[in-house]
Amino acid sequence: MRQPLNRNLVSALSRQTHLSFVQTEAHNHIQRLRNCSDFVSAASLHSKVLKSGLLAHTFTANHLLNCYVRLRRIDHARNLFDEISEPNIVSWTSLISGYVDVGRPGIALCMFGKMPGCSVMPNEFTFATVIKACSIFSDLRTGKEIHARLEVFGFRVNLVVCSSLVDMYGKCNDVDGARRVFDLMGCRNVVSWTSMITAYAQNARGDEALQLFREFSHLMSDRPNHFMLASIVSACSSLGRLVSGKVAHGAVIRGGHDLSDVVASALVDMYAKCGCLDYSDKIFRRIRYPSVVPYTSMIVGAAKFGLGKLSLELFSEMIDRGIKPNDVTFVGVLHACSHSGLVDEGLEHLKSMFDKHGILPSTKHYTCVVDMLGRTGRLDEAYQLAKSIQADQNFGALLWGTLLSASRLHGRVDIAVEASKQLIDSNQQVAGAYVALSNTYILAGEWDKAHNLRSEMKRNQVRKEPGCSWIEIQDSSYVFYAGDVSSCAQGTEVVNLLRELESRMKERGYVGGSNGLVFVDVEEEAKGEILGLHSERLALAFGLINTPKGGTVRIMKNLRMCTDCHEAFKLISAIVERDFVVRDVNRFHHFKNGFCICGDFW
DNA sequence: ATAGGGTTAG
Repeated sequence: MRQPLNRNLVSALSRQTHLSFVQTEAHNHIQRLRNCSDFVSAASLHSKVLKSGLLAHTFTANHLLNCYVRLRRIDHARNLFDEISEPNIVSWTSLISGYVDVGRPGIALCMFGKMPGCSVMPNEFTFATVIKACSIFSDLRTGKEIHARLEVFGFRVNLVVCSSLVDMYGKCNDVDGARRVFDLMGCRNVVSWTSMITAYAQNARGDEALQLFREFSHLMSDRPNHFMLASIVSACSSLGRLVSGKVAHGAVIRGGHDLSDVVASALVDMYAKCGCLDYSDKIFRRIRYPSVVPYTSMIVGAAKFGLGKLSLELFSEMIDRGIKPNDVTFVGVLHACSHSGLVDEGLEHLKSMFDKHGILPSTKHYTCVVDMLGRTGRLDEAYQLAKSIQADQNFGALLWGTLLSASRLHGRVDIAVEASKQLIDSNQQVAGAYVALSNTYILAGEWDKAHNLRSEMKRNQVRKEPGCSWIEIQDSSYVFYAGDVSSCAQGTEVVNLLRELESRMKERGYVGGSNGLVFVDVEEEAKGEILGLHSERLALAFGLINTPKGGTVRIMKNLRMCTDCHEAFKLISAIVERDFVVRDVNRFHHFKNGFCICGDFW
């Protein structure tokens, strides 16, 4: 009677022992898989797991799967996934996320589509992953579909899912859609705030990005991290806001994020766009292993300062250090050649793009070259080049617009007419094309044609939006419309100041031209010199000027809209009379690590 | 238990 019981007990005990042995073995494998950081060990663990029969154990198999995903061996991950007899939601999500990580969001979405057929239900992890795939793809339609589905599943309140939704709408240029999700979130963290701030910053709504950052700083006790600060600095760049940029730089230093390469890259760009190339250089030189991004920022920054030679030096330095340039880098290099009149070097670089670096020049590169040829008067070559390019819709208008302004500059009515036709056909900047062509006719003394064109514009109800410029004073922007001095409260005073400034600058050697800008470094370490620069190359830069009271002032120009120095003077005058009577900027400044940064405004 | 979100240059 006792035998069977004993036998049962023994067999139960041995089952227990076996089970715990298996568990221990599985546990050991999992520990090793967790720490595994190279492919050879992963493969060896794979065979051990296979031999021990633990691959049938989905949990263990998932660990192995994630190991391959971490090592970016997506094909190995895929093969393993196909061998798992009962893949669960974690197996699916891991593989989908692996495809997203290696930049194949299409396959990720495709797999997601196959899930219902395999009776696996997506969860919040899966949704967060596939939404990221949509944002990489900029696929708003699919993104919205998935958004609708997850609402049905009840993941609308999940923090991570919502953050990735905010990001997805932002990356798809639907900023208001992003804001709607953000506003409905029940709880938010640094990531969700960063997603929303970035959505603004990347969609030319920098003011709102800064506003939201202020709200974050007031409402949340969390400190901004390097993700958020990189976005904020970038918002300041696109706004040309030096003071806000310095405030952000202060926050970067205080938070100990000045060693982050990404933040440093953003700062390099910000200082360059705000007219302080010295600071860009200082920050750039502190980056131990600069990637292609900060190099490109410096190259573009120097190019916009008219320092073409410096751009080209940076470019060859980068090549010498074995850093691979990309298409953006070449936009900067060609831009540098164009703005410094280095035509032969420019053509050489265009050729080397594909020959040496395997990058196929695109419309934007050819546009730089057309600009380069056009500026130096080689208009026939520029025209031939423009005609030979199969320009895509978006960049075609820029190409012909570039040729148009060059023909106008050199009085080539014939080419101006052709370029305008192309521009009008492209259905973009139509009003600008009409105005530019009419101005070309006027320049060439063909008044009748100019008049006819203006009548045609009226008949077709083509209206040119008035051009505007803006300046930043402290943390406020002031907008001025072209040719309208009265839009500024003290119009007459401004005009008087303008005249005074103009004559003072002439005394210092300024040569008036159609594209001049005042350009002065006003930082404490380089005080006082007003440089009268008259080259076209400054048309793409920002101006700085010392004021009678010794303060720091800077101007920013809307470069496409107004290109004459008159407009620049108008802005400077406005700053002089508005800012320095009222405020003392220097009060907020302090020095840290050799930088003059600002105190907290938010 | 294993899987998920945000950053820089044109």
